[in-house]
Amino acid sequence: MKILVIEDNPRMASAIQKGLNAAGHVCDMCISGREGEEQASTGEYDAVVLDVMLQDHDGIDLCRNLRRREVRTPILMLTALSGTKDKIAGLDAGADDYLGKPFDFEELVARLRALTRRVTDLDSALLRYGDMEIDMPRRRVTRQGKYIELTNKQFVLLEYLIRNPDRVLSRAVLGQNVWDMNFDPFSNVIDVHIAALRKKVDRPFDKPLIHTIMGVGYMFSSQPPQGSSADDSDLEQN
Amino acid sequence: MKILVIEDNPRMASAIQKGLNAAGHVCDMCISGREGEEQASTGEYDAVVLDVMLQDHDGIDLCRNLRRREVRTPILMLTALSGTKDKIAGLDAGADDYLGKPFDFEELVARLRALTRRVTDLDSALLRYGDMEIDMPRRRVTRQGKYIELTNKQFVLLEYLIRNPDRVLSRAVLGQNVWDMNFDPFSNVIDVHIAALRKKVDRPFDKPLIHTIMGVGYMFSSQPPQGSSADDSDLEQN
DNA sequence: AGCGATGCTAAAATGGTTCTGAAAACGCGT
DNA sequence: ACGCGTTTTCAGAACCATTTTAGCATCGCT
Repeated sequence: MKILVIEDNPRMASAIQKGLNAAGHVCDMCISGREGEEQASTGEYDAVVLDVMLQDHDGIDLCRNLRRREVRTPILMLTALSGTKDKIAGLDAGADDYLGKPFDFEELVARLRALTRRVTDLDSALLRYGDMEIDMPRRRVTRQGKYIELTNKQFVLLEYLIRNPDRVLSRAVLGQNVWDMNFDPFSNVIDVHIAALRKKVDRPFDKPLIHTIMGVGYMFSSQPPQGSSADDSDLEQN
Repeated sequence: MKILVIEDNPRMASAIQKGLNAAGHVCDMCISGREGEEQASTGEYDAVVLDVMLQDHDGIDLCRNLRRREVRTPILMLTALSGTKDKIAGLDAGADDYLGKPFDFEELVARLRALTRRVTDLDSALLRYGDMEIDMPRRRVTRQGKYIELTNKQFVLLEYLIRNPDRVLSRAVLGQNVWDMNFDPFSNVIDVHIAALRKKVDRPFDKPLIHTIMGVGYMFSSQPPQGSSADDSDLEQN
């Protein structure tokens, strides 16, 4: 899941980022309201964590602006005061949820999950596709019952693949959803990571799940793309 | 267990904190009602100890407010008077138990344990995981029958680990649950304590129980997150 | 078959995270 | 106030993940 954090206290910001990364999310930071508003309006995030107290820009205003601009990304507001007044003002401005500082970090993660439940379908703890299973809380991947150890990035990438199966995913899309805003579209990082994933996830097994679609991207599927055997119904070329 | 104490008499507050620490609990203090109410509403505590007599805020009111805000954390009230009137007023406001000052410290600990019995599952006196055993009342840890001596913090940390096994615990989560509110997310205290624990709990034995998940946190488990069960032939990582 | 474009992969470079031992700060009991 | 044990900070080392690089393999088209 990709989350934007708008928070101008650098310590707090960086703490939140680390925590969300550890929870398996991709996370961009904006340290000013202006920057944050622009970034949020790209619509590329699954959720926004927004501090109400910002130097350059009131969080409430920022929230209202975004909604006026038809940005529908779920917004979770962070307030210093847990007074009901602030809460109402925030929800009124279009925030979806609200958390008073100081807050319980697990609660932040839980609420983000709740906010994006629609997006993430059921927030099933178990992702499954074919003979592959990902146990999210245990952070464990198995295929045919065998454990597969992955690094953090590999795990996030595989999670994205398994959540978007049977669909061609361009490098641009993968870069946008699995990497943060510093992603360089000219590098071949994605290829390298796909290769690493394949080595662990596909090579030891008979049936590959990760397929290359030349000139387009990759596809995660138990069915190889383009019927290899029987019919090759005509595809439009361009 | 994490407990919030709301008490504006500094001597009393510090005495309670020390005592609860000694009983193996993590303990945050609030010296004013306002502050206490905010803190309590984070939902991060297993119980709240609340003095009825506060300068800025009546304890009874505070309790009622919390309940109105749907905070369900067990609350134990401390009253100067042991009159029945106060007791009834407190329980009426939503407190779960009540203790008249002066009180026997062991009674406070016992009542807190009773209040949180549901939370802590059965308040099992014996925690067990694999060949490790923690005898809570005696505060003793053994592995393969051998006693292991731990400092207080090490003990509390290990207790948290053994109560949350087979789950990846991020530093943020550990910091929140094993340290008090002054925890600094940028320090490496956790790493240092984990190292100390490992030296006593893992190094002398063949099978490590504490595993590092790089970029994420730690996991307490007898099943290492790695190691494909089949072959371990090639040592290529990545 | 040949060619250029595209994808793959090993290995080096980079950058970041974790570990460790020692010193400093703190807290407790005397 | 002093000394002792615990907890925290710090800095360097070791370790690991990620990215870059560069050469090779493969694909699709002519």
